[in-house]
Amino acid sequence: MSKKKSLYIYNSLSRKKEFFEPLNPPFVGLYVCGPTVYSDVHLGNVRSFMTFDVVYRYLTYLGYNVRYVRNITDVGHLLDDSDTGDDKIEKRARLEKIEPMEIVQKYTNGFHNTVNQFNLIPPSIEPTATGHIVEQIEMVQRIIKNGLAYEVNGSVYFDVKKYSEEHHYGELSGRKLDELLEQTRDNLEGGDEKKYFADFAIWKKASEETIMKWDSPWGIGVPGWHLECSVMSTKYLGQEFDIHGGGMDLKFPHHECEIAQSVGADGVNPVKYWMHGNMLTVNGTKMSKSLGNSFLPHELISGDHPLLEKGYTPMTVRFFFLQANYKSTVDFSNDALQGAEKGLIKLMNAIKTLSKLISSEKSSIDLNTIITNCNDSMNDDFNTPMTIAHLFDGVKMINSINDGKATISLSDLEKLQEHYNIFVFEILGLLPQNTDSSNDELPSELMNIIIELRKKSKENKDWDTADLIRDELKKLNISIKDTKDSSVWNYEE
RNA sequence: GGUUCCGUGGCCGAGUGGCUAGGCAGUGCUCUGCAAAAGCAUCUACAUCAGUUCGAAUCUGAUCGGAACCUCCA
Repeated sequence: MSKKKSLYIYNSLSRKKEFFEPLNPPFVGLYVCGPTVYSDVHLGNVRSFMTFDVVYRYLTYLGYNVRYVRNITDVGHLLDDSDTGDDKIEKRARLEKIEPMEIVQKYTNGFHNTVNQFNLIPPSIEPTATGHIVEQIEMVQRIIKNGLAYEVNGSVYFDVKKYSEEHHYGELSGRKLDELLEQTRDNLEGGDEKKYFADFAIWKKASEETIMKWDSPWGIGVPGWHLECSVMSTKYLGQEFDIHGGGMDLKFPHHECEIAQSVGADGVNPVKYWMHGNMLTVNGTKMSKSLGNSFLPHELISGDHPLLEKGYTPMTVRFFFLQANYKSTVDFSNDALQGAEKGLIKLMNAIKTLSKLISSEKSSIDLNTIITNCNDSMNDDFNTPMTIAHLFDGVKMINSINDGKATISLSDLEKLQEHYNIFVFEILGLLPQNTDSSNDELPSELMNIIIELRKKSKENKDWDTADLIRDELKKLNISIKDTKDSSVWNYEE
């Protein structure tokens, strides 16, 4: 097995593919910005988390000991910096007339359910912002102590201007402060507490009505949104860690501010490799909550949405996403989804065939090329579409062997089965469809009897009966496909 | 307006300076009681215009079109 650790990762910071070398092998620290749990996650969110699910799976496959941290933002996601310190969750809580923590619990549960449906592996640690208020206050203090933050009326702002005297604010997003200034002139008006337009709140004074608030050296308030990620990544992965992931839309200002805070507090540039997943689009426009063009998971599965012609399984969607590079946008369309659906069935059927393949003395196929190609493409910045293409090369091979047009030795067969198990199920994280029912012994026994009966009627050239059996089973979403001297049955979608 | 990125065949999507991934759909053939599956073969390409080069879809420039970000977003 050519499982060489020659992984290259596209680093958003350098805008280049870089050879991946963990800071402390065999350990790898992976931090991914999780959801703000104020409403249902949509498919665009899912794609982002799925990207890093594959990253986690592949790093694990390579033998790294990965600590995977993905936070839950349950406080501090302010509507904006200039208002009264209201955040997204509180606003929602008022709307639904329940406790903020009920909102948090409700949508955290929803998030977990969704993410489970798409077979995402839970992170090693899933910390919450509210669980790290003390650490956040401490970080604010460190930043103040270093002279890079100032207090105004119970709020604390990060001093971007001061910071930029010695550091490069904008190194990740490629932004220049003076250019930013031109485009955000409006922000300078209106009695802002900030000294400089680009300053951002790291602690915000709470208003009377605010429900979730904490005491601090600056009075009652809430932590700033950007701060939690810096605090929790530092706490669980150290001041400097390997990979930080998130959606493209978090690059600025969120991730830029994270860098500034960490450098401002501890003097260390926190992340070695920054990874950013691209957006999911609908008719060419970003899927987002605020635009109202997002699909919710249950709409996707049922097909109950004006833009969907039918429902699609989570695995179809997973496969669909993985057929595109994570750095590209993916446009959601029925044609594309239906193509993915059929492609996935083809792949899964081949895996089923693979498990029943009969070995020969010798192999007439070149197994190592496929295995090497799959490893190489994953090593090339997690190129899943390429990997899937290589897996389809193997599908051709598997079907040829099944048709008797090629042969495979026992040791090669075992190797090939292992390869597909690892790549399809463990790395790409696909699941066989309908596992729950096909694992049941009774239907399988019953089907054997039915197929035997049908075989008898075929031998008697009683085509009416044979077709009747097949047609009636079809109504139960069970398909029968005849091979040379037997029949194969499957559940259909 | 600024920053970053993209424009590949009917649809989705990789990709390297020369040997034209892959999936879906189409066409023909093989197999087959029929159907499906599968196999084999095959048809549609690299936004436009210049330039560099022996050779460019791949490099450079311009043009056109699209997207994300520019303090809500994964």
